[in-house]
Amino acid sequence: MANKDDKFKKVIAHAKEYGYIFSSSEIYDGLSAVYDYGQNGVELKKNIREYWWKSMVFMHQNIVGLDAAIFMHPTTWKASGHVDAFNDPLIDNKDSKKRYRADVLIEDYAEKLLQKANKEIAKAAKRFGEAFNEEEFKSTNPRVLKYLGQREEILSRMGRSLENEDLADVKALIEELGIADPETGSKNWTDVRQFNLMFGTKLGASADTATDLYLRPETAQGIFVNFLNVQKTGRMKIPFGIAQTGKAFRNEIVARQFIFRMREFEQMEMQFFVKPGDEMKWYEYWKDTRLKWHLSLGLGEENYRFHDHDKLAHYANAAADIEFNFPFGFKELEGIHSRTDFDLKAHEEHSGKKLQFFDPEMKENYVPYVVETSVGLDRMFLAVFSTALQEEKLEDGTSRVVLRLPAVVAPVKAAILPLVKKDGLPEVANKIVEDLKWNYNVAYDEKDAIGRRYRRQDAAGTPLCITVDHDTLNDNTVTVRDRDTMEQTRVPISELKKILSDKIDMENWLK
RNA sequence: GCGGGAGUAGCUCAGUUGGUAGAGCGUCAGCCUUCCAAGCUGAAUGUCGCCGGUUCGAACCCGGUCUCCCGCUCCA
Repeated sequence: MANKDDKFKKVIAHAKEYGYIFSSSEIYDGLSAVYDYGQNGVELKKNIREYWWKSMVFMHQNIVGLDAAIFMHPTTWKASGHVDAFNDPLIDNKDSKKRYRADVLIEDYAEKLLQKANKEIAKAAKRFGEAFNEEEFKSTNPRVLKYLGQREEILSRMGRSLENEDLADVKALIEELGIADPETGSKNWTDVRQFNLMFGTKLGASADTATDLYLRPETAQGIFVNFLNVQKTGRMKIPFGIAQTGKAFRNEIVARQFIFRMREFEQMEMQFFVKPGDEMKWYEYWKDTRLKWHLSLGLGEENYRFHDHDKLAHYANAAADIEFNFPFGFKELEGIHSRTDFDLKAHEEHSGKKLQFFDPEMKENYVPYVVETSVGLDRMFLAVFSTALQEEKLEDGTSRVVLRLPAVVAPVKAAILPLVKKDGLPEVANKIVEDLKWNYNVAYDEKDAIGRRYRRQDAAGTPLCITVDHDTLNDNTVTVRDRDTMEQTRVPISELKKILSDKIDMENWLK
């Protein structure tokens, strides 16, 4: 564990030192769980996004893109369930310092009453044997009636209080019932507080007429509300998908672990609309397809695993995560969810608009089912970056730090280095830069000894170094040095484009 | 929100009983001209997180405060 922490710290330090990730507003001491992407980070992030986008939109004739606004009509979040579900009433135990969801504590208590009632029923069933009538027993036995009645009363009172946002009564209920900390038995509770996980803001300049808005907590709803627009104008036929990348915002109570859990983060989502009944087939298809995409980056098959959800969210009938072996263990990287027709149906109800597809073969309308794939772009960044960062022992006993980023997403593709900064070598090197910069992000460096420059590029993650030496002046050849193997090959300048293309172009990675 | 840890140069850290800030690495300029980091010369960089108190004098002592990191609770 100490090792893991150590590795993680190195990742964070390296990300800062090489211009990948800075703490937000650092000169003002930073802002918790908010980070900025630096000069290299912005490139890596953009490249990962593009790698995803092309694999989804360009590679599938039936998937198109979308860029919905972050602000959405407030009713969107009522329909999606976020207004209710993103409001958790929390309570702390002052003695144990543990925090619980107040509603869960009460529900657990109610659950125990139900179990007590069931126990009575089971006992009676044993006693009466064949002659036992469960329904009759339930409605007549005083103990069972008491338990069930209490349970009913507690749950309805809690429901009312939560509905009215009467948190004091929720606490009163916990105290009246004598609910204790399930781990320590302490009944020393704080007040119940509400945590709204959506960020609120106002639309409209004057305070009285302003409308309450939320920053979207997920990008998916932008796709659902545009389902019909895209389907009609794009003449899309089911099955088809809509892909989108963009920022989402969640006011996490605790947001930590570097860029793994941020309050402002970027998602890469695709909602795939299918015929009801076909969803499991497509769910399996996308699980498979998405894993292949991850594996194509070559970070190592052993670093991925599926985690199937036992407890499903309110909208899903199947859900799995692709988990990645981060420096702090296996954690969710991507979610693949069969969302049924929950979202479209909810938007139909709240908007009064039909969100249906007319199937020409079946000759009937239906609300499509949805299979969602949702990756965290920042998590993808962390997966790639933390796995790429390696320290290796060399044959001569020294060590080097190398950032083995997949070349297809590396920020700088090649560094052009004159062996020395005189004798006309810089001029030749600059000409190569001029030639390559149209297609690739390349860097030029003439400072320090050549070996030091190689190592600098290794640590920054540049896959190739192109070195101009005195022979170049005679025969127009340069050495190309590989970041991962440190091997050098002598090639004509005229072949450089092809060499870069073979190493970097998406086609050679995605196929 | 609670508990723990920590704030001194870009990074890692020193800093003697309180006497007015240093090293290594890095950066920059120059020399050297070398194909795998560590040759030479020189330079820049700090309200010692912030506010207040004690003191002739505070990076150091005291009080407060802010921020970050770790753990717990939550996580579509």
